[in-house]
Amino acid sequence: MTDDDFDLSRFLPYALNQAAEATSIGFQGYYRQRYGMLRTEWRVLFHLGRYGAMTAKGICERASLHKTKVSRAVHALEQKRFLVRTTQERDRRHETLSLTRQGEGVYADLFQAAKAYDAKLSENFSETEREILNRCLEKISKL
Amino acid sequence: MTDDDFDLSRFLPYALNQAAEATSIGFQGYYRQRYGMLRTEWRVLFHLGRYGAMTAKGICERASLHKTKVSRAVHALEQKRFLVRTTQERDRRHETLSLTRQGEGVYADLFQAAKAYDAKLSENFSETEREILNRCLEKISKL
DNA sequence: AGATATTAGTTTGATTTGTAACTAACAACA
DNA sequence: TGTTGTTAGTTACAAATCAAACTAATATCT
Repeated sequence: MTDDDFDLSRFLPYALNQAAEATSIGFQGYYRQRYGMLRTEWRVLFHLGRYGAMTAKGICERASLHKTKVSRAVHALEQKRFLVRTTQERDRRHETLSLTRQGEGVYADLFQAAKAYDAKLSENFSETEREILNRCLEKISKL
Repeated sequence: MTDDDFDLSRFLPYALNQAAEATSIGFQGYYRQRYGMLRTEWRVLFHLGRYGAMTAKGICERASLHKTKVSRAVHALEQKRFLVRTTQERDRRHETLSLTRQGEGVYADLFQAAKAYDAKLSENFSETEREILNRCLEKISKL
């Protein structure tokens, strides 16, 4: 590749970041306006809704989020009454996080919205493109 | 698609964001440690190095960056003596930004580093994958 | 000319994030 | 039992971001 061909739009970190921002906007608007949630909050909620009750540590690992971020998101979701904490008797350092009835409702709504949003985005691609895109992104995330 | 298939890792905004973060880390380390630069500063520098002198507005448009971000990055790069401003006589609201000799040097170094980094990332993909990935990301960015 | 609207860029204050130090509970081992 | 180490989670302070208000220069319209 000559220098002339190498453009920001072909630089993977840049291209990925631009694409990530472009796709985030739409969905972000949804959970922000509707539930006053931040991105990390949505991710934490999603993990609890999708995989069931777990500790903050568990969420950190699954979601590759730093513990301070999770700590703050959990606090915010607790304020909103979307989740509750239960200290484990066996080891009182651990607290199990679980969604409240209300939290489940919000999760269900956001889950549907996410699916719909994703489907809409997918309209722009062929089956093959979408598959390869997914595969590439997965590979990259594991680097 | 059933609900069981829909996972965060298949939700495009999430997958893109994870991939973007994963690839950013390596390169970010380079310009941070070496030149104490922030991401926006690197982008502004790149635009000036790649496309020649232009106004802050021009950079905003090309890079889809908000003007306050650009304003701060320009200030920081000016402090570092990587660029200078020249107020245009025709319209004194505009200022032309151009790289200094030193700025050109830094750009050249970062440009090479970016190319090398990108080449290394590309090793993980076939020609086809890389082409499709690029095409998809470009499409998404224009949505 | 004078009033009003735009435009380029900066500043400010509130929100968000990142880093590192901290607390509390438990474990391991002398 | 006491000392040292580790782990889960929080807090505090600095750095970065965002939105909105602001300044200064120019354009437009009467």
